[in-house]
Amino acid sequence: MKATMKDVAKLAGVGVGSVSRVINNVPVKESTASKVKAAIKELNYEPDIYARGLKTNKTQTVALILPTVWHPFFSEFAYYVEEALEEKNYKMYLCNSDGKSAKEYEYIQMVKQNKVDGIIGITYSDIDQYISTTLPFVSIDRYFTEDVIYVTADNIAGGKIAANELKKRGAKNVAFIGGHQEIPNETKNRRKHFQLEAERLGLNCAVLDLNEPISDLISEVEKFLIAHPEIDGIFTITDLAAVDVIKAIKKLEKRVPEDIQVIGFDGLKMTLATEYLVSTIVQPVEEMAKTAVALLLDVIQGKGTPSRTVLPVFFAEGNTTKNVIL
Amino acid sequence: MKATMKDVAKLAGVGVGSVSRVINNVPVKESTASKVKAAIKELNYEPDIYARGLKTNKTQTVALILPTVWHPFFSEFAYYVEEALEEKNYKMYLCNSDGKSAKEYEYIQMVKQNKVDGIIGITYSDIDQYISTTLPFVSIDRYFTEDVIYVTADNIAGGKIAANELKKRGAKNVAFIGGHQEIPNETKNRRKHFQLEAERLGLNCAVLDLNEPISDLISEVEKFLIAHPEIDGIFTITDLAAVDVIKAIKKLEKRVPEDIQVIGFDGLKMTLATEYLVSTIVQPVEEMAKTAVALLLDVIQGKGTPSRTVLPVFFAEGNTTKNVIL
DNA sequence: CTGTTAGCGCCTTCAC
DNA sequence: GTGAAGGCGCTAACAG
Repeated sequence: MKATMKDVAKLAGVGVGSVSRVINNVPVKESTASKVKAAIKELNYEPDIYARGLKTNKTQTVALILPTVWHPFFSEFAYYVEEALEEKNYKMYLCNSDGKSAKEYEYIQMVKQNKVDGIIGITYSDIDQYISTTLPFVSIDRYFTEDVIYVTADNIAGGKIAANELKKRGAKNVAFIGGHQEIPNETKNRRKHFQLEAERLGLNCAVLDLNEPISDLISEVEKFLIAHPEIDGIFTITDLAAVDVIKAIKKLEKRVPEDIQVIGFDGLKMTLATEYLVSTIVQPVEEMAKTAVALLLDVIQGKGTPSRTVLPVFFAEGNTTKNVIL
Repeated sequence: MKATMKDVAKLAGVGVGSVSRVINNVPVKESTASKVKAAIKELNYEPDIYARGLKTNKTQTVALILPTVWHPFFSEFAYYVEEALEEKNYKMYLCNSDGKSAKEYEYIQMVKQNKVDGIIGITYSDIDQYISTTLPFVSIDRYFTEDVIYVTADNIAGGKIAANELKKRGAKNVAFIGGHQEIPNETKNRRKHFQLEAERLGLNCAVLDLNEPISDLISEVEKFLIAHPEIDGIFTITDLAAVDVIKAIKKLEKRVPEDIQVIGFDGLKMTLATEYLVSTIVQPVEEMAKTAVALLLDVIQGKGTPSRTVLPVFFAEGNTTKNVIL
């Protein structure tokens, strides 16, 4: 049977109040403290989180909502969020929403049920109506109409950097390839500012921006590349898109990076120990996770926080761009 | 202020008992039910999970412990575990143990704290002492000395299949490349039965089985391949190891699969939508996850369950083996 | 069927 | 500094 506080008190020959004080590090006389501790150990006692929560209304628990953890970007993010949370003695629920707002809503309800203290969400569905400023919520990569806190990588700079790196490596006719959704989110800036910067640099810039979900990116890209045989540098909206683009390029019997250079976005690695998939604009995932956690915990504790955090990205050379001697 | 059950009862003009019944789907008169529902909606009421848990001692929550979710195999597993749990209306805590038994222990304590009802664990550290038969625990890929429930893929068959597929594709001199740890676990069978089967099939079989953690697999493999230039087929302990082996092969200016064919183990995909990394023995991850969840929930509900579940694996052709015309 | 009531295990005043 | 007692919000048992 599970030991309760009363059992501990009885065994230690003290009142339950003292036991509670010991557990919560409230000063007690040394002699009673040691008696209580001995009793706790003997009974192998653990405080019941529910009874405690009923009084304190705190859970030390946060939910992370993302489309699917089965994706290197999200799993890396989840990894670092959990790590940051652990450091603050919080636990993390993981929710794979698959983009379904019903499931996202279910988790949002959990803060009202006292099951979690707050939420970090990478959500691309339409849950604006449920997100209020009173809800401890930190959004990643997506801004809401209301002033919901969010953190994002610097997608604007990312687009610019990609254009510059391509030019630096001798590309003359570049292209952006990607997809987009209805929901406004930060990733759209990747395309916009790549285009702007390419023009500014005097590069020709073609665009293939499909509507998501995309059924067959590879063959779309093939058609696009046949229509634009001059292209020698491509920036894709994500690293995974880059992988598909590369397949399309190889189908057309062109080489990467000799004929066409490719830069992706995300900085995907399959695991901590592996290399970047492609040359890429790296999002500072660990820092994004840490920042999101810090902001959320601030909100939970009622501290005011800035509502917008943009973290810097950087270019990482993979084997899909030419080496450049500086 | 948050609405409580009493508020709902008052507004609906009924007793708290009726409210409780409505919430828990216990039959009530239609008229009261509708009054209660209306009041719930009006007050935007949500039951407090803590107060309920205090009575029921149930959390509808399970913890998943794995080394790191930032790895395609584990993230796929986590994805399916969460999916199976969601179906049963359970929530999932995610714990990245990084192999540290302290953290694993912390989560195991959570069942005593009433924070979770049970645990699914992929653990390679030495936590045997904390795992008792009274703890609702399902182990993946690892067996404990006590009769702890576990589910695993059929590693024995996997090793055999790999040997057969290599032979079928004309390999004569095969090798196993992998690493191993102190802790006894199912993966050791991959090597053992590959070797056995290779011998039975009359293939020469070399072995490179390093002690984990492995610092530089690629150069170790290079040395190994130089010492064994006759090798034309390799079975690796994991797909990720296969990736490194392939890099080593390319460094030696040999081709995959023309000169050396490679078969990995795991059936890794970066995401649901991408392809297998290499030719591989696929673990039935989804089924493993579902089985683990089903077993765990059975234990939580006090039902007896078999203690050992072995799920079948199968070979999937990637681009690191030759095509075979049947 | 339904209202009332006694706890669930803990924290927190409150007198002592 | 400490023991006793009330109550957090809910469920379940009981009496009507």
